Amino acid sequence: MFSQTVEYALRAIVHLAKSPDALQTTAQIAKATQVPGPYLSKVLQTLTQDGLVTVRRGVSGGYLLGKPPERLTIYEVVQCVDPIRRIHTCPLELSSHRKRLCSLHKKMDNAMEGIETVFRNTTLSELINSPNPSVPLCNT
Amino acid sequence: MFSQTVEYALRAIVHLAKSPDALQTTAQIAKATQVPGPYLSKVLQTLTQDGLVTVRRGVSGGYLLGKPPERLTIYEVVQCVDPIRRIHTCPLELSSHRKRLCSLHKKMDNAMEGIETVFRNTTLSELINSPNPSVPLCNT
DNA sequence: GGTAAACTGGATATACGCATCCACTTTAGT
DNA sequence: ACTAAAGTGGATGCGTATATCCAGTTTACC
Repeated sequence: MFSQTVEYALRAIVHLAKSPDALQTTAQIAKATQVPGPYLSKVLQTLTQDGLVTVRRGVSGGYLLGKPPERLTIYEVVQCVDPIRRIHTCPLELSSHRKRLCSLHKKMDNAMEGIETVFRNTTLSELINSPNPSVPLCNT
Repeated sequence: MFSQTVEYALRAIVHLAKSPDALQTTAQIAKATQVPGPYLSKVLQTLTQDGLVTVRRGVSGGYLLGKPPERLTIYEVVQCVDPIRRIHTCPLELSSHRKRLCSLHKKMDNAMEGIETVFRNTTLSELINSPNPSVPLCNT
């Protein structure tokens, strides 16, 4: 359903959100999130391109969250690394369905709209400050 | 988001549901649904294994819907060919998250639960009899 | 300014989803 | 029984997501 890359990106972002002001190296993030280091570095590059994380290169460099966790949604993260593609036009390209999807594709798009809504309304701040006793990425 | 295989399977099922009592050959379904014939035949095999479609082999054979469209949901079709996997256990295998997912994975699972609910509550009958002027698979 | 820490970009390897092909089996109709 | 229509099962090809590796660049610190 959700790609491995999405899972990894979200873990990384959550980890960064937990220590908003401390630079984290790829190795540190990889260890905390159990994501393969070399692949994580690619994912972080993608997140950097959209400004979701900020990078400082060189010695004692690392990554920081690119914007305050209250204003960063998991929707942005997902769209950055592996976008949810809503169904806007008929996959069969039936001309008469251009303006109005048929019931099948409308239903499929509804389902995706639901996900989109959940993700748009979920900020990193909300995840971090959840009263849930299970702390993300953390074996308490 | 949804795999190509899911899209193909749903098209095929919808096509069969539109003519509940007429055997349809792979070639006929392929044409109507714009799905590559050889691949469709694999998808139909999978659907057959779960009894979602019924097959008659040999001359003048073909496929039929395996159960009445009022009792066939698109959830069954999706689960047959490319199952939605809910998050039941912590992807990081953190022992303390076993009983209770953290906020991140809970949210992701919520999103999938939403899809599951939509699909569980959508029957083929509902899709076929929709008042929607765009008829599935049909350029009216 | 030299050095080591750390990210970058490109090349490469691997697995799986999508797609095709063909020899085989089943079956209706003659 | 023979034949042709039609599905079955297995082998194969191809592209992309996942994952790794390394040479190059940037930068803090001495």
